[in-house]
Amino acid sequence: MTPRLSAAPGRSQDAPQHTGGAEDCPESKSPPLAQSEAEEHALRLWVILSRAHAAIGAHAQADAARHGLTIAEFAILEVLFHRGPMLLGEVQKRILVSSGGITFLVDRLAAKGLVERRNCERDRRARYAQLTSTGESFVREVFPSHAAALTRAMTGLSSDDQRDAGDALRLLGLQAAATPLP
Amino acid sequence: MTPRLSAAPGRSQDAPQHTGGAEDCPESKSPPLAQSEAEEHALRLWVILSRAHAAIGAHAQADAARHGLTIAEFAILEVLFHRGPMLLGEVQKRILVSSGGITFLVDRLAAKGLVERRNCERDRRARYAQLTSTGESFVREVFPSHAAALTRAMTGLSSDDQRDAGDALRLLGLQAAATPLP
DNA sequence: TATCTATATCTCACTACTTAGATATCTACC
DNA sequence: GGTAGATATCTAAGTAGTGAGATATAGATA
Repeated sequence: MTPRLSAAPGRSQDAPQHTGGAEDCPESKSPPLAQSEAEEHALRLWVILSRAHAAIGAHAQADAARHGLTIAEFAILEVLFHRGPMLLGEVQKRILVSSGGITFLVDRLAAKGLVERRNCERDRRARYAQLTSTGESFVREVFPSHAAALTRAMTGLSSDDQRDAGDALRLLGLQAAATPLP
Repeated sequence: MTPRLSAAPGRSQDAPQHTGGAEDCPESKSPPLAQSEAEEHALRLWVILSRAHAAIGAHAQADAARHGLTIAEFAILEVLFHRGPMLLGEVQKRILVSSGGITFLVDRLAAKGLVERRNCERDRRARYAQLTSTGESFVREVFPSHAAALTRAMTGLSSDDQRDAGDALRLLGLQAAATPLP
């Protein structure tokens, strides 16, 4: 799913199997395009954030796939389970997909019999999504292993460090979302 | 770009425009599917990580799009600029796309005249990707504004806090990548 | 040498979305 | 009450990738 920037220092997670690399294709490594320390930290964090997200996401995806779901579908089921029926637009903002995307995803979950639409009496443009009883048992059945998979994927940090990292990332995300795009 | 799980507490970044929500569609909010504190922290971090990644990624994407590139293309240009010519497989692992993806992306960058393939003399299966001179000037021209955009997106944390968060996320990502998928 | 396995790249059908725009309805104000 | 503009969802077409498998080559072993 998910593309990301290149790393600056520290190759780490890939084993170079052709030790030697590019030396026999003699070309100039350009000098790093100058940055302030602030820019270096920001670029580094973007790379690391992307890799962490991809690495954790792979676990979430693998677990969702075991049940024939995408991460986005799984997220919808989970939010409906924990918060109850919800307007499509609310779900959309919560799981961060496009307006077309939420229609499409709810269609697919409805076809699987896990979710259904319900009209909203107050606003005839709007629809609620809600779990069917099948959907609810399904979540009850698969959620524990999903939580366990994510917990296992995150053993790189202690539970307390996860909380701290979460606090920082929350600020980061909120500010980024509030900053106008270029 | 990137789908993600639902949030548990704290709605924050979405303004509920239909204040009231689901009360008129009376259905049970299920009790939270029991978790240890470790699981709660892990699930919370996954949601926050996804949101932060999406929020920052939107800035990276908007900047790349100004130049007619995707984030993945931009990442390839950047890695080739900073590290010099590189085997396709090495680039692939670095920017985290599939093997088919790297072929496709390099094709597209080649069609734009920014990158070219070169045979590797030691291994005739392999190819190097390297920037053309056009590609190199291009990176030199657009990289500064890209770095600035990301730096601006990350003002939610001080530069030092970014470093700390980066250190934590690096551990998280490495451990997750080293953990076998279910 | 002959063979077996691992690796590097490529091909191509497919998927999970996104984007732009259409439609229906709502809210506010004249 | 009528009209203008904002919203909620849906539709259709398009896209950036993925995944499985094909091909060519390398390296190791008998």
